[in-house]
Amino acid sequence: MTASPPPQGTHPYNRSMSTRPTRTNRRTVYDELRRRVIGLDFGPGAPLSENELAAELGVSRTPVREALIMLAQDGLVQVFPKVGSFVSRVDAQRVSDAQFLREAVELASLDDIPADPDPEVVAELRANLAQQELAEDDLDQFFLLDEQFHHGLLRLAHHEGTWQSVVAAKAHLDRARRLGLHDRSLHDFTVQHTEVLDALLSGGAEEARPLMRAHLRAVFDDIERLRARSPELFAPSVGQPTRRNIAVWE
Amino acid sequence: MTASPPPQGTHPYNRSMSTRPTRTNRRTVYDELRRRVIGLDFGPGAPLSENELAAELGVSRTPVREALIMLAQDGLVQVFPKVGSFVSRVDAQRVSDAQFLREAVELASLDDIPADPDPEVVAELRANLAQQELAEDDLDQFFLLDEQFHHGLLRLAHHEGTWQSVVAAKAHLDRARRLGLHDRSLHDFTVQHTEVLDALLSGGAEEARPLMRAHLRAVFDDIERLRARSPELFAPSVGQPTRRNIAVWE
DNA sequence: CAGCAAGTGCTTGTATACAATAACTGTCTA
DNA sequence: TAGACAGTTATTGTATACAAGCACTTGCTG
Repeated sequence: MTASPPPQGTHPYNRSMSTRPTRTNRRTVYDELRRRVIGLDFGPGAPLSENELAAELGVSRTPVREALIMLAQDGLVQVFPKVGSFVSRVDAQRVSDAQFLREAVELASLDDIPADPDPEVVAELRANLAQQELAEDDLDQFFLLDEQFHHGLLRLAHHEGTWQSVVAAKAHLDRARRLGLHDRSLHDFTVQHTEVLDALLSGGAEEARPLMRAHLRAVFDDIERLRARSPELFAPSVGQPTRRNIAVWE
Repeated sequence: MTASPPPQGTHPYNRSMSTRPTRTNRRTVYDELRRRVIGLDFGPGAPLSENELAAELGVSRTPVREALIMLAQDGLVQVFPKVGSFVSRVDAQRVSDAQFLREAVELASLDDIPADPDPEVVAELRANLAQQELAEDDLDQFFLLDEQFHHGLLRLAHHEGTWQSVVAAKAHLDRARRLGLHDRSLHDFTVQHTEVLDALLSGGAEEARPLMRAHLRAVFDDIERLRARSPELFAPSVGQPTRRNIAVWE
């Protein structure tokens, strides 16, 4: 009873796997809510009612609730039992940690990119950069291309499995960036991306590392500048029960 | 409707937070199942029936199901819709990526440990090492102390927020280690831990880094040796629909 | 008027019933 | 005997009903 035998015969692990769409409502709701949280359609601190979301999305509470549990594990939502669910505030410490993790992983991965990288992936990265230059006005499109670019670099290093952790950290960074990223041109980032790739292909990890570090730091500096300007958007690092009233919309 | 206003008055974020136990059944089940998966009470590939688990644990399907969803996000469980839920096999690529992420984060964190580290945490680490020497026969106890040790190092670097990602990666490593970690004495690891801490406190990150790298590599080498010896415990990196029959227990 | 207290409405947590579907099993047929 | 095929069983996905608890409201009371 406690020790169940492994599956016999055709195990799902051995079957198609590739041709398996299996789009459950839970997954659809998860993707949608995650998009709204990162895209600031749901601002930090906003309450998320399971009943309301279920009604709006045309499903029952179950898939909504399960999606919220997944988002809570991502750190994007906080669930207070018997009280309510809320979009996580932008925690300064969490943003810092996300930046730290991303920087550590992405810089280390540069060392594992072979001297003869997969030409197919390189071509994708080139095409991606070309698109970045065209999409510098569309923040959503730019973030999408940005994700694909950094994902591609990890694929070059054969560390695609770490992408999940990186993208989870990146979610918090992007949310913070989106709060006040209007005065800086996205073109700067595209230039930095191009410099990183060029240095990598010509000089290897040695030359690419300082450029990558500068790029990731530039992203982080943007967030720090925003925090200095609008500290109220960020949650206190270790919250004493402050109980000051939050500004009320409307 | 789409843009809910932020909470008014006393927001849960402003309340106790510290004195909030809130142990739901979901959390209890999650902790228990995670312990069993990592502790190999549920072997890789074992089927996990929601109904069976619910009956055994004395709860309904709901908390069990939600716990499985959380475990699936950790990569420890795979859920195939309308088919079944299974403990993830030990994927070689995933173990490699987990090792890579852990190494990148922990090595980078050494640089951020101040020259005058928190004496309280240092004392905890010393006490932890003393306990390690006493617990070298109890694998469960050793893994617990090992976690606390590496967690403490991250706390010294003020990057405690990354612990969640590290412990998620460590779960896959520990599971792999547990499969065949019997021929090597745990004492070696305790010695390595001590060397890392001593070097850190006397010579800083410069001296600690190579020792930490050696330690993490030693853990990884253990796993690689196991894979060479018992490849059937590992899932194929990119699964072609192999359909070979898995060895059947009992 | 201040303070307290019961009540009310909302929230999430849990249990359960039903639906959809994949996989196995037995039977029938050529 | 081999294979096709339909029925059976077990699985997860979803919807819904009920339970438990917190926070706010409202009325009472001193």
